[in-house]
Amino acid sequence: MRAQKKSASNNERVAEIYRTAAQIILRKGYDATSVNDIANALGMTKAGLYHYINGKKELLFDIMNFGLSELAEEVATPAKAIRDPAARLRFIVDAHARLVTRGQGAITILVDEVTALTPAQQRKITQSKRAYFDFLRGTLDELKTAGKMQDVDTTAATFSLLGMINWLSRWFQQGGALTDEQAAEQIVRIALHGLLRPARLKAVGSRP
Amino acid sequence: MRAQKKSASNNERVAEIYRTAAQIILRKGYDATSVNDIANALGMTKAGLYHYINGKKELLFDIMNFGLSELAEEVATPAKAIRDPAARLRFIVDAHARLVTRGQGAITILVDEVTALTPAQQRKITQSKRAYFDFLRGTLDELKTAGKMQDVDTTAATFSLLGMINWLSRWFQQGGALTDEQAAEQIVRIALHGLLRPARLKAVGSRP
DNA sequence: ATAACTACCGACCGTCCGGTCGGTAAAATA
DNA sequence: TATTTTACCGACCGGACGGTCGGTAGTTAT
Repeated sequence: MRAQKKSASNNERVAEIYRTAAQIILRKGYDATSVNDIANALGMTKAGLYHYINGKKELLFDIMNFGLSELAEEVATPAKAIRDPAARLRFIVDAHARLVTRGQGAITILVDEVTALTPAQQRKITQSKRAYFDFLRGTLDELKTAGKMQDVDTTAATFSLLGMINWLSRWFQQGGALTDEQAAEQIVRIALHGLLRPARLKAVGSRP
Repeated sequence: MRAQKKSASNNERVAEIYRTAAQIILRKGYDATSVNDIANALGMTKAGLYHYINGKKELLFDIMNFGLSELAEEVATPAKAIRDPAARLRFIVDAHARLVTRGQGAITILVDEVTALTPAQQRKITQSKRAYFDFLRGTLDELKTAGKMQDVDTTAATFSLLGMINWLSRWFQQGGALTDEQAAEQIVRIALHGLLRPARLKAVGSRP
């Protein structure tokens, strides 16, 4: 037996399976989605689908990894090249938000359905998410040290940021009032500057 | 047969069942939670539990309604008595966030699991959520008209607000670094003032 | 004391789920 | 042309699920 036997066309089919499965699971939830649902959406039977996948859990795991790779490639890695923490933060929020709005698919799932995985799989996914979280919070810590941040807890702020961004997948819809870019821009503004205009300037930076 | 037959102690038991079920469903998700899981957590058998409930879906529906009642009573109704929209917004965010952190339970579920309901049930829940959403956005619209808001879309802002607040249920834990009140206060600050300190004041209120 | 009701339980049922297996038609390889 | 490999399918299996039913011990009402 030789390794790397699978052809290129096979890989394409697998990618299509991932994409289709991700969409369905995102819409209905992992537990409510049967392997049959996925197979039918692909114009296949369940037995046919099992030619490509090794089980329902592993499929979910693979999709999550795919999503986390996207996040690393399109958000975290380019962000690390940005020195100025304020510019970096803006980039992260914008790029991550776009990733959620554009690819209706993979990433957003991993947010909810981690518990469906085996402990070992869970560990790997959680570790990956944790690395991203720490990177984001690190950026906020830099800003705080530089005196450029409001007086808020950076951990709470990081979670809130992720909450806003991930929530996008629940309400944003293609072809709605806002385009991908506009939605992302709104998130950026709200996250960085808040909802209210800064009122009087009297007490800026001082607390009683 | 007479209506209102059920005794007070029965109602208490039902409330306990709702609370317990809500916690489990929140942790594991609706589909992944079996009726047996809930029964065992209550020290009962499944058949015993069915003495109190009329089905799994109806249980979920009841829990959601319970959560929405809480939201109306503790957040929306008192908020409506507040004239100043800025003060009202602050109250809403704070009270809603506390509701999420304190009652680990009911409300947060309805956020995710609406699709598990029958269409008729879905309609009722969605309508109730919609009313709350519109109320919140209305407050933001008032602020905007009064010139007190940043230049952001009020719909996107409302969703972002709800995203931050609902996300709390995923990361906040009792006995962690922040108390209920502190966590809620952090959310308020981030939502109202954003993460970054207002930089130079040169261009405040004017856009090119 | 007895009748009625409440709060449960053990056993069971039909259904659907994830997953397997033996096959097969078509394409690729030799 | 003969052989192997690929891409699937129909039929099936054990198990878990939501839900039902016929009880029964204990409490309450009369």
